This record gives sequence, C-alpha cells and structure tokens, in this order.
Amino acid sequence: MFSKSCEYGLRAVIFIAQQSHLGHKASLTSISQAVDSPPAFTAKILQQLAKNNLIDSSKGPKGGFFMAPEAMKTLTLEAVVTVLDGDSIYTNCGLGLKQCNDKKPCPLHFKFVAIKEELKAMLQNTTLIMLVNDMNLYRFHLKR
Amino acid sequence: MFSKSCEYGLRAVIFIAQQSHLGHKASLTSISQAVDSPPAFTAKILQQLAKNNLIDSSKGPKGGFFMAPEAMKTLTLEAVVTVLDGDSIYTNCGLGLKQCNDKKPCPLHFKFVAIKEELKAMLQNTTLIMLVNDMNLYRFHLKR
DNA sequence: TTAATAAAGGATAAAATTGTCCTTTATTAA
DNA sequence: TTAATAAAGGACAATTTTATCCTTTATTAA
Repeated sequence: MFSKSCEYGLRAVIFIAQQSHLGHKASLTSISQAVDSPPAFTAKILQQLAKNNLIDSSKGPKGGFFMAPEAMKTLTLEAVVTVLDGDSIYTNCGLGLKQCNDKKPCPLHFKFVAIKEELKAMLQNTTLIMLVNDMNLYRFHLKR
Repeated sequence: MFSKSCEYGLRAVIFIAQQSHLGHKASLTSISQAVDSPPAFTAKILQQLAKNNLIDSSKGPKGGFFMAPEAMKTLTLEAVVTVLDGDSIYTNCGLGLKQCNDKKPCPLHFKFVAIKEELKAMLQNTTLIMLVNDMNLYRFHLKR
C-alpha cells in the first residue's frame, strides 16, 4: 500500500505528535527506537517532512523533532502520505494506465474510484491530534 | 497499490479472457501489444499464472494463452492478485507492523480494516467473465 | 570560546523490482 | 521428418527503493 518510507514516516510522525503533546522534543534515536525503524533511513524521511514544514526540527543539545500544538490539529495523515509517496495512491489507475478517468476508463476504473476515495477521505479526516487522543484512551502500538 | 507485475498481469488476463471468449488464443506478442507491456517481462508473468493454473497455455504454431469458458466464470481478480502480489494488500498493516490485529492494533488498524475488506471483496466478487461482458457493453481500455 | 550534542546533507551500498536476451522444449503443418 | 512457431526457462542487466556512513552546520551550556 505505502512505501517503507511512508510507513516509517507515518509511525514517526505519530510518535513525534505524542511526545510533543507531552511537551517533549523527540530525538532521531528515540524515534527510531519507538517505531522500530532504521535510524539513518528515518533521518532522511524526517528531513523531508521538516523541509516541507509538516514537522519542526532544531539542532544541537535539547534539539530534536517536534510539532506545535496548532500544527497537530491541522496536520493530516494525507499530508504526510502526499509528501512521502505523492498522490499516486489516490489518483493512479489500479491497472497502471497513464490515462484512466471517467471518460476513458479501464475496466476496473469505476470499481476502484470508490475505494480510493474512501482511503483518501480517511487520511484527510484523520489529524495527528486525533491519533494522540486515541492513544491516550486505548493501547495502540507503533512497533513490531 | 499493485506491483508492475500485477498491473501487467491483470491487464493481460483481461485481454486473454476477452480473446478466449471470442474463441481465440492470444500470443505473447498480441497480448503485450494489446495491453502495452514489455513482452519479455510479460512472458514471465504469464508463465507464473499458467503454472498456477489461472490460465492455460500451449506451445507451437497456433499456440498461445487462453482460458476455458468455465474458468472464466470462476477466476476472480483476487486470485490473480494473490498469485502475483500475495495477500499482503489485504492482510498487511498499513503502517508496516509485522503484528497488527484487533488484539494488538496500530493506531490506524481499525480505520484500515474496512478499506482493505472492501478492496478484497471487490476483487473477490469480480470474475473475468463479468469484465468481458462489461467490455462488450462499454468502451473500456487496457492500454495507456 | 570551546566541547558536546543533534539535525542536515552528500556519497555510497545493498536489496528488490523491473526488464532483456538467449537457449530449450513442445507443437504444428507441410 | 523437417522447418517454423510459440511458450518455458535460465542468466543477466537496469532501475528503484531501501539503507548506511561520514562530514558539515547549527545550537546549547559550561
């Protein structure tokens, strides 16, 4: 479904949101341990997210990755996925046709549209603060 | 969503079904032209499908790939996807956790379950004969 | 102002996926 | 029985994705 980059990125962002909600910055080391992802590879992913302003970062001692409380309310999973994997999951043809739409559809076009819309809606409607709140109510996991 | 192998494979199988419904065998050359896929690569995919008995093949002049009318009624897209990509799309965790289920879920587990079930149902409920019939009623495309 | 800390960034490396080429095997028809 | 045809199969090549390592830059606190 998603690339490894995107899987690690989503897990990392959720962890960062959780920590930020507690008033803590998260270091690369703490993140890759918390979500069980390769540190150096995770660093690249976090760089990308920071460059696109989905998360904040600061260098030096007491530095790390974090999110403003405001950002947590507006940042959606869809934004994270779009930065890391592009919008191909929502927009691309299920059979891989370059041009596939209502006017010129593949045989599965109309069957896929509904599913892809649902996926997109789910990701668009889920903000990081929602997940942080969920995780305070229930035991959810970010590793293994 | 699907691998290239699976995209090509699905397109090829649909074309083969279409041709078989007309009483024709489809050669590798005709298939890769009809669905715009790399011939040698497509050959490997068709080999896999034939070895798993999703399609039939015969060598020599007048040979090619084909499906029995019976098979067309029972073969589903899900079977094709499972042979080429495995069941990871339906079963794997959206965040890439090795163990993610109702008892030990990731934060997105319950949100993903519905979507993955819908995708699986769609593929399971779509037989090749259905698509062949659809394509006789409406102009659907298998290339570009 | 220096030492320590931590992210940013560049250069590679490993692995997986995608893709090609060539030989072998089976089948058909002349 | 031979020549032509077409899939099967093996070996290899290119590309993309995943992953690592090392240097640079910024920040903090002593």
